[in-house]
Amino acid sequence: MPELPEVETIARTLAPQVQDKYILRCNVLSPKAMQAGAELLPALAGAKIAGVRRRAKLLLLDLAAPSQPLLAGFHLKMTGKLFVHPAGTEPHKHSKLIFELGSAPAGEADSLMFFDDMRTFGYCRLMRPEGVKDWPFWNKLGIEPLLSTPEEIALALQNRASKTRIKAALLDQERVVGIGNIYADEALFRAGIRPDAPLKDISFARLVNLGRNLQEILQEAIAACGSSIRDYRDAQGNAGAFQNNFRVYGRGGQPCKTCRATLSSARVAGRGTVFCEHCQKA
DNA sequence: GTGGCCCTGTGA
DNA sequence: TCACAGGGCCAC
Repeated sequence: MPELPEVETIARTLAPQVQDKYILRCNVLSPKAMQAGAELLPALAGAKIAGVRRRAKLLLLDLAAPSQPLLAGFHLKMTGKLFVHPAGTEPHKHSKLIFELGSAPAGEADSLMFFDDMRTFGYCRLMRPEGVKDWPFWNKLGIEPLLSTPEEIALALQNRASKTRIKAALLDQERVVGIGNIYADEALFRAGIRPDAPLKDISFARLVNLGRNLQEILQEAIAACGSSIRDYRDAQGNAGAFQNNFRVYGRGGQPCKTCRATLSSARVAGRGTVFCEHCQKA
């Protein structure tokens, strides 16, 4: 569920709570949640959280550990959450990792950073900064849509000659990162392109227009602190507001906000998809 | 390229 | 009871 705007919001709300704090230790409640780098757990002790940032849908913590720099990468997938609670807070039913934080490299913890994940698809990956090179997923990530021009987005989307449908290309993290089901449907609606339109049939000018609409939506969603469908919350427990601006996502069978025609539901690229047959063309 | 799988909770 | 939610991976 957390897509680019939600992960960006989590990074922004998490940063003031953990920046410059020290990790005293990490309590692994679910080994599966520590996807890689468990052997580096001892090196975490006394690591200062020097930075909180986002790349694609990944939330990254830059760590200045006593012996070496480290990098913690979290993929929240659908239901992963990061929260900071006072020391002594009991784990939740779905808590997977608990990082004890303090204001000094050693001593008493004053707060706990929880990684909770109901559906257990999310993970944390602990590595040395140069170790990202050994992470296939990282190596294949495409361009950041908010650090690119609409033309660059269009190029990345059309990058490969194929009969791929446009929505599959938008969801493909190897082309443009950060887009999930919500923002794919919303961007395609605004750009007036059917989700099942073959990529090869869409002119470059329309792809540039799609890139422009995508950037606008992502920026609006970040400004609204993301979208909360069921249970997305930022690192301070607040819901986003962008779900109130959805024009198609989750509105199958309801009237199009532009033309009042009934919105269509379909399955495209293996995902539930909603679009307007009148406003969106191949 | 497509579809099953991972997994839990929700709603019909 | 069962379809569905869906990001990424894997087998086909």
